[in-house]
Amino acid sequence: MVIGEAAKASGVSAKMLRYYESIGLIPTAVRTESGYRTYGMSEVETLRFIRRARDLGLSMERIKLLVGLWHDRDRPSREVKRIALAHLAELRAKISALSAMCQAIEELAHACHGDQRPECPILRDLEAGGREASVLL
Amino acid sequence: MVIGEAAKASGVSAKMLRYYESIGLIPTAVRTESGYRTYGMSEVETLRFIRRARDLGLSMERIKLLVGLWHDRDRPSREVKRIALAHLAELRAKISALSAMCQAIEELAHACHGDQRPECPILRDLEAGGREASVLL
DNA sequence: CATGAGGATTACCACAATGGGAAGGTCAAG
DNA sequence: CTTGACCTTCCCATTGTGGTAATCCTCATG
Repeated sequence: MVIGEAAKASGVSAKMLRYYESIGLIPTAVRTESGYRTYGMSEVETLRFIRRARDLGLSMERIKLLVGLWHDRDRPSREVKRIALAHLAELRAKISALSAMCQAIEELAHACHGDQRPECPILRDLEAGGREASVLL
Repeated sequence: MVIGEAAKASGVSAKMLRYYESIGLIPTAVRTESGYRTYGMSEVETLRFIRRARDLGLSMERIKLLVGLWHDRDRPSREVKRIALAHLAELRAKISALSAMCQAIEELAHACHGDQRPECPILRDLEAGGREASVLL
């Protein structure tokens, strides 16, 4: 498979394939005489693994670790779980921050009648910082 | 006030102050003879406004719009509300995507015993893509 | 065999918003 | 006058992805 075919088969764009190679996430691909990268089924499987990990929001760094553990038949599942739990904690923190923003905006938007008049609780709040200490800290 | 003082007073870093000026979010600051930017209370209030909007996760682009509306005494609150609701929709979409990731990882981490043995449902799932279609689409 | 389409290669630039640092100018206090 | 704190501009890095451009390769068709 050349890069475009591997991209189609794995769901990772050709661009990202080269990028992943450049950052050492995947080993340097074997080249044809003319310089084309070639991929086999095992490479495509690794790429699919990576893509699924990306879909779960994992960072490149963590994915690199996971791919290493994945290829290590003797890995302790503890290591994998540790990474998953770290990611989970970050996801939760992010969700919680976004939820706080969401709630604040909900309240403001609810209070704003949203017509042609200039009076606006949203702007008033941003101006005064009514809930600055309570919402996000 | 010079830039450092305005930064302290507004909660926006001096670095960001210069950046905001460069992208036209705030007008070019008045300079002293020697080239130092100077700020007054009204500039600091605008910066505080911006900072609160940032805390609510709004993009620079939307903040630019909001600052414009804020300074326009005749704005229709409709415009402000429209921006707020658009942001709200994006926040909700992001939260929902993250929640889906969160739930998938929770399940996987729960299923993984996390000890020294190599058997690991997390890696098995990333390998096979068990829930690829269900979780994130 | 020649030619054209399509796809490969590298090397850049861009994003959004922020931090970091270097090299040099300025100001106030000692 | 020196010193240290602060200002200036300019450049680089981040994260992961997309785009673009010039050039090269491959294959199929005429």
